[in-house]
Amino acid sequence: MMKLAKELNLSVSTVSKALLDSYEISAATKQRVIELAKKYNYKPNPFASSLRKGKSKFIAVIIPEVNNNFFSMAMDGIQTLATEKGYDVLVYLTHESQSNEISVLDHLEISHVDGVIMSLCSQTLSFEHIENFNTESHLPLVFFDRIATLDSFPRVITNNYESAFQATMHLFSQKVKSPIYLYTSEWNYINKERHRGFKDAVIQNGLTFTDDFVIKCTEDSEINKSIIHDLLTSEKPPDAIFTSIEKLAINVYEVANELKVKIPDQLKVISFSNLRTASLLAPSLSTITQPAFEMGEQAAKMLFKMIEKKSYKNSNDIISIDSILYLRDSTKSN
Amino acid sequence: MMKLAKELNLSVSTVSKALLDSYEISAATKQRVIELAKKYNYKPNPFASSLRKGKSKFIAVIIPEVNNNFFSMAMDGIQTLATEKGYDVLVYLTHESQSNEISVLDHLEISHVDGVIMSLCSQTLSFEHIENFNTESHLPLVFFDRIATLDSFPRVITNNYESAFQATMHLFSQKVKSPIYLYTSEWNYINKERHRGFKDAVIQNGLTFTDDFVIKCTEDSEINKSIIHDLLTSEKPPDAIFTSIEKLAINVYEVANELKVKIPDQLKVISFSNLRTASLLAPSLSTITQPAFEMGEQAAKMLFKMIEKKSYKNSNDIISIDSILYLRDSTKSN
DNA sequence: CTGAAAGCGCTTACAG
DNA sequence: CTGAAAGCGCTTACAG
Repeated sequence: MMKLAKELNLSVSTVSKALLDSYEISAATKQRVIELAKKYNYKPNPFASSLRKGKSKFIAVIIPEVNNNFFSMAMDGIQTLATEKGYDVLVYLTHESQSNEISVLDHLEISHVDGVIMSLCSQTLSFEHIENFNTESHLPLVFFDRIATLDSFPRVITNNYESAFQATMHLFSQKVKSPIYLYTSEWNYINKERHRGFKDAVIQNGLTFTDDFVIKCTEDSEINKSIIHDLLTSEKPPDAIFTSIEKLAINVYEVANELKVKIPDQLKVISFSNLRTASLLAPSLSTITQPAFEMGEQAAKMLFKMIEKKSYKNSNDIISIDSILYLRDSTKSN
Repeated sequence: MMKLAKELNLSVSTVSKALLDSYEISAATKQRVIELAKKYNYKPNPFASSLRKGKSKFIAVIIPEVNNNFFSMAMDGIQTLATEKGYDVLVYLTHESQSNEISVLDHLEISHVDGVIMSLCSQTLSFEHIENFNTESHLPLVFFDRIATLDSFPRVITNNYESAFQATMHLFSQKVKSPIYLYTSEWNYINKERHRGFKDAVIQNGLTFTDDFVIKCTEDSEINKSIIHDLLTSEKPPDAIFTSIEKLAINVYEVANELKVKIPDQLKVISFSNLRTASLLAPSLSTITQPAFEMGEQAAKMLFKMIEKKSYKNSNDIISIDSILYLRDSTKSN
């Protein structure tokens, strides 16, 4: 910049203003500056301007994992909007570990991003680290899907209650007598909502709801498979399994294959899932598919609104986008 | 920092050095500084230090898409190493468009990341933008999988030739007479390598290799399905299809389902793929699975070596990690 | 072992 | 319309 200024016999201030297209600068000067900048392929230093302006044009995305269709599609949605708005996206993976989640937030406190979009790991049930982060950093923060149930943050969710309800009703319509709901890890917001929908549908079908209808799994596939194995070889195996996540549905398929339990004849399966190959599985898997891309997009949209308007303190909006129920062979009654 | 300095009756320089654990500072002073910093929850401004040091502790990852098991697993590998090394990761998606690729690189020229890891989009056949980027930015740049065939850059690849050769030999061992190789979009490095392996195996089995054995597809699923449809309903449909990417294999399954073509009896299918559900498809899909996580890890390892040693100009190393051939039902002979 | 000073490369309030 | 000056918050070569 100094170089440009010298060569053009202008001050650094004028050059800076010209490059920022300031109304203070004459058209002629602007043109001279821009031309020379082009000639020298001059690029302003973003750290200097970030330092000066206190804005980085970076946003952070914190997700449990990226090798998961839901989160990778959501990230795609976020990226799309960020690119449009001229923001760069920093990605942090927590690998479903709350201690990682905490260290990422600690790190972000000093990293001067302009805002954060986050989906919690499934073990996260307490939110002190979120609140601490908020009071320390005062950064705009938007949750999506696995949200913190704190009023102070805007969030993008899907209709977990209704879709779980509908999926369970569908199972009963397919002559299911005793359905089981499998969920991972912890009694977090999402599982609670889905569980409510499941429970209400069970009750609506005249059954007495008991704890046997709900089984908690883990993050470890092998353990989950042995849980499912025990369940399917028990005295009273269920007619149907409804899983909270894709991975569990895959585990159910694997164990059913091993045990030669026929899906859907002996066991119906439905799951929350964004698997692209759901329709190609043997048998094709009935799914509740979350609008991942749109959820990411909406979360980004909210975040940028907050960043630009600086009105984030009271913007505790909630956006809910409906999931879609895809009924396939895994829940078909003969 | 000024605040700390004042309260401790020290200079800003001393405080800065104390926080950086400089050998110049006495243990006692260090302790006082660190304690007060903790009390005030002081966080240094990374832009200021980046500006001063000319290092950002950011790396950029440029990939065609994230909603793809190969790339998301590779990203996971990169992230893992970056976290270890204390780097933050900026992610850029090109959506398989070379013009996006160019604008990302243009943008990175000014964004002062410390290094770049990149996998090209499939249409990218010319590398001027890569060379321009290199001469403009002089940033360490590592390629993985979809590499630029330029000697000046280190790269992490897999044994495309050998695995394509083996997969094709396997097809012949399953009584295949006329196999076809489907690839997407462009005649890039990867497709060339795989094609060579395919071709050599075909010739080794006594066939005369002709262009009919190779069909170019697109990025558009619908068009690909119609190409596959035409192929399977042609006068002489192939006994087997070998696809360069997962999506094409899925398209083959979809079309075969529509046409009631039985896999593997009438048509054998094998594909490069990192699909987790390959073994649950109907029928289970034989795959060549690339070591995605490890490739990402190795690419990151090379990048950090270059960043730390600043010897990147002549480090045109090539790391190759073998893929694994998973033989499943889609290539089984009766 | 500590500190004063320069400087990283910008932006902006202010003066003219 | 242009420019001088201060300052964003650090780090580091240098002096003592």
